[in-house]
Amino acid sequence: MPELPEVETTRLKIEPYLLGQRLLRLEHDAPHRYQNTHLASGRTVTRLTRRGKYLLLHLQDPGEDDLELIVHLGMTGGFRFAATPHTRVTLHLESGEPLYFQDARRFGRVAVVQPGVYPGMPTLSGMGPEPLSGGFSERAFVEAVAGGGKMIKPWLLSQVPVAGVGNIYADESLWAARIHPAQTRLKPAEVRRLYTAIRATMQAAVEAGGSTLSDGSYQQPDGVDGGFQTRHNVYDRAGQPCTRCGTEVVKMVLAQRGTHFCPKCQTLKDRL
DNA sequence: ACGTGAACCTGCCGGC
DNA sequence: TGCCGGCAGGTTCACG
Repeated sequence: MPELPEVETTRLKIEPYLLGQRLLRLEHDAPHRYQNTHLASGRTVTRLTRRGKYLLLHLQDPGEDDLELIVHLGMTGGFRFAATPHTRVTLHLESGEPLYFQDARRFGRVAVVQPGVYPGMPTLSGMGPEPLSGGFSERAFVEAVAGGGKMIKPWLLSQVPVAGVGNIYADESLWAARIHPAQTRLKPAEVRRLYTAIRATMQAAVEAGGSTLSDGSYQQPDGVDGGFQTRHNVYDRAGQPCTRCGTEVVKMVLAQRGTHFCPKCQTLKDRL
């Protein structure tokens, strides 16, 4: 499910449910996946923020040091206002109305940590700038990406040059910028196109409430579908015409991820 | 240093 | 109808 737009949509939807609420108890039966959750008991949620694909619940308790409840949705995780067959964690709230974390594949993770201290989470520790924030500068992005010897799509998926880009939005952004996913040594002009494409794609996807694929596995906490899937130009469109030039969209495997692109708009440039 | 592949998990879909 | 392989939005780690 979850890349930046889906996580941000989730954050916006559950924020009114959680803000100012006291967490009574987090109920689950997998302590290795949901770590130190007992530390959250009795604490109040003062802020709900997002870093890349991670949700951060800021927890306070008078007289105690602040804590952070980290949630990563994995591939299939999501919050629900009603229990489902794949409920893995139940957040019991003082309001009496629980919030449910469901996750069919169990790749999602929850952990309570000291604020800003992310042991065993190198991706969160090294998270790049938020693409929709003022702190995401074109100049710095060009510096981080242009001329590098790494293939651009895996580099985007690393979360280092920019936060929150996953498989769907990497493919969509590279299509918009007309860059082949396996391209290395990008020119500054190409990186500037990619910068603009990432911001525009993420912004539009957040406004649409994220992408719900044909398997329906991602839905908003109230069960509503996202709306961005109808505007995908390449993702999950192999064999269909490129919306820009009509050439059939191709699917290949890159860094073990399904990768969709237009072979005419996005050609691999030989740059040794 | 970098790229690759496997591992972690479950469910669904298409092919036979 | 039913079984089986393949595939899925992510992250981490072990190898060469």
